[in-house]
Amino acid sequence: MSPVWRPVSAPPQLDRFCHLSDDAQLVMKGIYRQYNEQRKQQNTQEQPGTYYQQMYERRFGALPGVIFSSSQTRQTASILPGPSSSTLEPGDVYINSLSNQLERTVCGKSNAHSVRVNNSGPIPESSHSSTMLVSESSKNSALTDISMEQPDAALPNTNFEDTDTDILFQQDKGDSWRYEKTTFEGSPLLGNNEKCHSICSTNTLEKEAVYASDFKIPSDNMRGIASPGNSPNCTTDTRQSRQSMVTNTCTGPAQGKSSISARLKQHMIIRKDIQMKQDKREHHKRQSGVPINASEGSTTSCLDTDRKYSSAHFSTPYKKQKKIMDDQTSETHKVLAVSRQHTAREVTRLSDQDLRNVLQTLLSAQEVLITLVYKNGSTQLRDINAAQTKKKSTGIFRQKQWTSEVQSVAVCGCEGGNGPPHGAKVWLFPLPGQDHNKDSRDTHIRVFWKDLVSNQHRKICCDAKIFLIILMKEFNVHFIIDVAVFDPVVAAWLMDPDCENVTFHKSLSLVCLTWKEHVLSSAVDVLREDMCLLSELMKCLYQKLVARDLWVLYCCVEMKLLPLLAAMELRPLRVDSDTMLRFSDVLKQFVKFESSIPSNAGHPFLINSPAQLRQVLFEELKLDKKLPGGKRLAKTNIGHQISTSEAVLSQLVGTHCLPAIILEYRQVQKLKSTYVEGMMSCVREGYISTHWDQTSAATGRLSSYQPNIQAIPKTSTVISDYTNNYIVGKKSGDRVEIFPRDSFISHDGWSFLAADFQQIELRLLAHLADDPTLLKIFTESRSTDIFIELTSQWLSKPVSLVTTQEREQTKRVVYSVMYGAGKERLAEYLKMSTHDAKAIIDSFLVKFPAVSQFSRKCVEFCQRNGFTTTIFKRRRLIPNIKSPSPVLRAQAERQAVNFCVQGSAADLCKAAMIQVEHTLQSHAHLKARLVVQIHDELLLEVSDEDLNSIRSLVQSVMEDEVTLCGKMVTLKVPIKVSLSSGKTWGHLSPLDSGKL
DNA sequence: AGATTGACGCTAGG
DNA sequence: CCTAGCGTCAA
Repeated sequence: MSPVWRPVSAPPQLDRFCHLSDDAQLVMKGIYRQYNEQRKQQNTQEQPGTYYQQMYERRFGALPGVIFSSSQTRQTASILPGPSSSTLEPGDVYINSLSNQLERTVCGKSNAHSVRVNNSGPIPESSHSSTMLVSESSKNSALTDISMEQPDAALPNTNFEDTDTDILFQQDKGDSWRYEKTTFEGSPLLGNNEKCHSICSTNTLEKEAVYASDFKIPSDNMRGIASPGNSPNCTTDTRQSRQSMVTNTCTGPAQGKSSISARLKQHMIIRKDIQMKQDKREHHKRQSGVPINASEGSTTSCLDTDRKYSSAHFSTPYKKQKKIMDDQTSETHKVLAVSRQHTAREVTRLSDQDLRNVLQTLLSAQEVLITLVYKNGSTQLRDINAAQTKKKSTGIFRQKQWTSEVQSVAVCGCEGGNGPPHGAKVWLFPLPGQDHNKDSRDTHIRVFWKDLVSNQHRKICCDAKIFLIILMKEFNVHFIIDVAVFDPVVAAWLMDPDCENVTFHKSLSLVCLTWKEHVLSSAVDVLREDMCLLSELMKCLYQKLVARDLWVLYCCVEMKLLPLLAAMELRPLRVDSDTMLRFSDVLKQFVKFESSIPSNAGHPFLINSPAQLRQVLFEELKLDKKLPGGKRLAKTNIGHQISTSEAVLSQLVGTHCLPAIILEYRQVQKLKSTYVEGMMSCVREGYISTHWDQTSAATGRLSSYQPNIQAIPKTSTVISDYTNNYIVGKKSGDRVEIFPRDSFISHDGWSFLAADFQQIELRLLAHLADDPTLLKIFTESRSTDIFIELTSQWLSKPVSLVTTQEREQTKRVVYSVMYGAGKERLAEYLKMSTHDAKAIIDSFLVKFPAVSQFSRKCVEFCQRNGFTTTIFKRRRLIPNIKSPSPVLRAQAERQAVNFCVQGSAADLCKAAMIQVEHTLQSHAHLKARLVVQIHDELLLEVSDEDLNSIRSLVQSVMEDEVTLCGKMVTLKVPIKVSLSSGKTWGHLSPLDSGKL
């Protein structure tokens, strides 16, 4: 009956958890504040954690395995800090309520790990973050009985409201509680500051808390109790004490509840009173015709601040309230005003006739300026939070674009496009709500959007991808790939691809436009002013692009790609949750393995920490000294210490058992954290859709994130070394195969079709370098394997005598040379001495002299012009090419050469994407869609009956140089595409291109 | 006093 | 060479 403590699979991403943590947090905040009130009043010495747990479990019928503890401080009202160390053990999961990392497995993390490692004593002070311990012991455990056998005598049996969060708790049937969120001024997690009004049931809350992902946890989860002694801290004692703690909390009556209850009741009466008054006032406002915010129904927007601050009952503490007021008076206030003013110009408020006229005018406008207006009052052009969210890599930044709630689309049409649209009106198109399409006007608007994106007048929009997604998702508009949209952000990026995080603001400075710090009174004027700037900006960028010969690339590649990317984001991939669960289940047992590692080192240390590992390997075990031949090991780039990377560790394998273990550990750890748990956190209702970023890679490549679908292992990982027996329930010698790509499955009746450019970069190198030998191989070779051919040429051997090893070596050398890697890096890569590596490089360059000639030319060109170009004239500025520092200059030279090849390949792949999609759309009867691009590979999902025709179609398009490049360039090498298809992404069988 | 952040290291993909 | 993502650690 004892509950089993095992990790909940932990989706690390913040937004994936919002529904859970937000709710849980709200509730816990209320409970926390109650406790503080009580403590003040009664000076109680009760353990806060215990109290929290009682309250929580009374409310929610017990969330089994939740341990609460106290947070000593702060009005931030964290749920609680770490419990005493004895209650933590590896495999536990704690939810950190306020930090980004919402949930982390205790095992392997410094905080809790050190608990285990230290064997006793409290968690270091630094780790006392707000945490809520959750175990995986599922709902069926004995703990659920608690709520049954313990009817709540002390708590108010009626509804009550938390004074600070304004949550109204209502008792539902039985043990379930509903709570009503009436006002809420924002969660640091959500980053919103929206008042909301929704009713949640605690039943779902519990469910969500335990099943933290979309996956059901299988019922046979009772395995995995660590045997005593296996892990020092995981003794029966601690488990018992933990359980008793949980049980105890529900037997002892908490103190002072009646007073709270009375207070709450009283408060509720007051609140009702105020609510009534407020309603009256609202009603009055409405009748007297004063425009109020457009949003209606249960959702009240944060924009109507009057109500919030005028109401006497406002329950935020005074200090806090004042702070908010201060914030409001600054910039925020102004922008908020924008939105309110705009309500007058919302198209939905126009009469039918007026609406028709407006839409007609916009459709005939030569230039249409578009920007999104967010619910918090900011726009794409003037983001009030822009200063705060600069970082690209944090989830917050990216989510902001994605999840920040777009309230409406602002559109401004202007004639001719020469000069700012003086006196032009800005129209707001609010996003249709749930009930769209019912109104004939909504249909009107939809038709308008459809017409707008279909016509050839130019539409200018920052971050147009988001706009297009909104259009497809919210307005239900489907469009073809040819949208005459122009994105100044992409244009600015094209001018300088190294410039990261291009924004409207930055683009302005790029073309020396000034951003006026407005003191305009009317907020509409501000928006219109921004629109003028947008128009002006695009015009300037146009001139600059033309001057730099980038305009064709911009129009024909980047802007065509944009709608396609938007469409791809709305084509989620189906995932097989069973497969994923199986992987997850296997990897969860991996904890065991980890705990065995420290014993090999003689003392505990953090395996994930390269610093600690370095200390163990090189300072304590002195493995670098034991290496035969006294080889020097690679150093880290910045710290100039001995690296613990795979290359080094694999050299050390013979000297000690640890390196091998670490290597395997790293592999499995990566698999676990990134590809299984990370992936699971991206699953929404059985589907995964990634986000595509057009402007993040300086080479012109695409990148994908959340998840990074371009970096999913292409081969399966077999965990076969069971000598440590670290996977429970498997016998030694069992093989477990883990292959994340296998969990991507096609829809029923559909298959995946992968089209792979063969050695595209090498072919382009041949083209660029104009090397006769290389060209000859590519044009004349019938052989399927280019590298064998290449090796035979290089080593002057007949094809039949080339060994696989030699082929691999050639491949590596070729790519190393292409990437400009020096002899050191190649040596590391091939695991040989630098001397040998140098010899190899030299012999390669002798055989293919044009290659080195090409890189020399490339560098010279760059030195003359300060930039490099690709076949499509894409350019990258490389200022360091003239740097006095030889290190920097060498790096710049490598970058220059590499950009030529990699960027050209990226161009070609982008062109291929566009052409493939184009072809598919022109054959409307074929059921196929492009879903993923992995640099040189396109993955399509294709209906089974159309597979054969699409296969040949795709191949002919991708191999047709004229289609891809048009008049941009004439390639000297043929392009080869290999195709494969299958039902899962993991198992694609090659299709012979010869026959159909 | 604890969350946040930037720097660093490692490893998937190409 | 250039991505994303997971991790540690000190400020």
